[in-house]
Amino acid sequence: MGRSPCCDKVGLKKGPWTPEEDQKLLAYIEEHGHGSWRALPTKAGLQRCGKSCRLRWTNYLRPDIKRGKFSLQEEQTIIQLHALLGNRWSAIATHLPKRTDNEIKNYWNTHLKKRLAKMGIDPVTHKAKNDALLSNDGQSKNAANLSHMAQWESARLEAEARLVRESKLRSHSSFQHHQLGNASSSSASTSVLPSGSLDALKVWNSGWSRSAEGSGGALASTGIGGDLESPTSTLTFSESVPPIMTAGVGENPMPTIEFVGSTSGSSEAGMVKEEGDQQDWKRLENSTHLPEYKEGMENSLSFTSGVHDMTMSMEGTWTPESLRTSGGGHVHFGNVMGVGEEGFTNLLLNNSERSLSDGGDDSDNGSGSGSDYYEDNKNYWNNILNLVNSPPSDSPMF
DNA sequence: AACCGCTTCAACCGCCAAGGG
DNA sequence: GCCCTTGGCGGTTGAAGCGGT
Repeated sequence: MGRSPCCDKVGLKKGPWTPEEDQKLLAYIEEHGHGSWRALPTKAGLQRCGKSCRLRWTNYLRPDIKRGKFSLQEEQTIIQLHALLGNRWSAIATHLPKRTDNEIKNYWNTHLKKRLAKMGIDPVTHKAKNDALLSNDGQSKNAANLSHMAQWESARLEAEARLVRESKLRSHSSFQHHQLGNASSSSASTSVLPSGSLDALKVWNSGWSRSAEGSGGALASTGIGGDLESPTSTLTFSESVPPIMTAGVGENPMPTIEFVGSTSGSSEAGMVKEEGDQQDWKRLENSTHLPEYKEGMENSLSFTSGVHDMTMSMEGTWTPESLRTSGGGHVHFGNVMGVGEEGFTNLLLNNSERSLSDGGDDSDNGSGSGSDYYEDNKNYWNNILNLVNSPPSDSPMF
């Protein structure tokens, strides 16, 4: 609730840390752990507030921090994840082991953002600033879709954040002895979040790619190569895969999921239908209520926005294994997520070797046919999947 | 050498959510 | 249910560093 008094107290030092202070903090934490951050400074003999100590530790002193220049792979990771997650640096940081959210945030603000802007890409939306880059006849429809997508994305991120929080709690309290499979060697948060994220991305990716392959539905949503209509899409999982990025490592029942997404017709109502013995339905008035799903429903969630009505049901158990394996999953997304959602960054990334390295002004690199655009987006998500799929040791970036 | 402008990044600020009394 | 504390997050700041003139 209220703001913590923190460093307002007189006598507490602010500003850069001295080596002596670092040493004190390091020594104390190594011996006792940090425990209560508020109490730590006194115990460690530091004239700092607990918040300052925590920050110093997490952003600088922690032993598992990699410092120095970001590799090209890391840059790509950041850009891709930023396109997906927005300014959620802590979430992005979980995919970049040994990098802190603060470091990533700084790097984004001082390097990547500028580079994207220079290339004519809006660093916020990851779309070309110039809509002419998209196909001309799809332009107006695409513009109309942007608001859908923004709404969807906003709701998705909220739900995702909530799921992550809840899953963290579950994983912490109930699954200490659960097998972790190829558990990451990094921090607890990295061992949890990426798995969920990975599968969400898989779902996402295979979803739009399948629908694109099948009927052009995803493409249609952008107005590229089709109209706004798309067939009803169904998402069914034979294995447990959370449809939303989540750190779900818990007893979340979810043997099957069915998405029945539809934006066809005048209503453009997309609906994700859940099925199962804990079937429940919930409708919300606004997509921003997406996270408001009930605990009792455990893993079903739904929302109604102006354009999409969505319910997700997850039955069965969310285990680390199931979260990692979406094999056999049968996934269909309709144009709930259109190709346009991914924006323009894919084009950048496909040229990243050149673009990112030389920081050149490639403001015209977005031109291309619809099929190229489709391929670009497909590659874009494949990139993300490959990236988050790879355990840190396998990843080229680490 | 001195000045200036730009960039970088560690650290701080303010807000929020969760938990506990 | 209310209030307070705590930890965490994202946005912002400002000192230090760097390059150009």
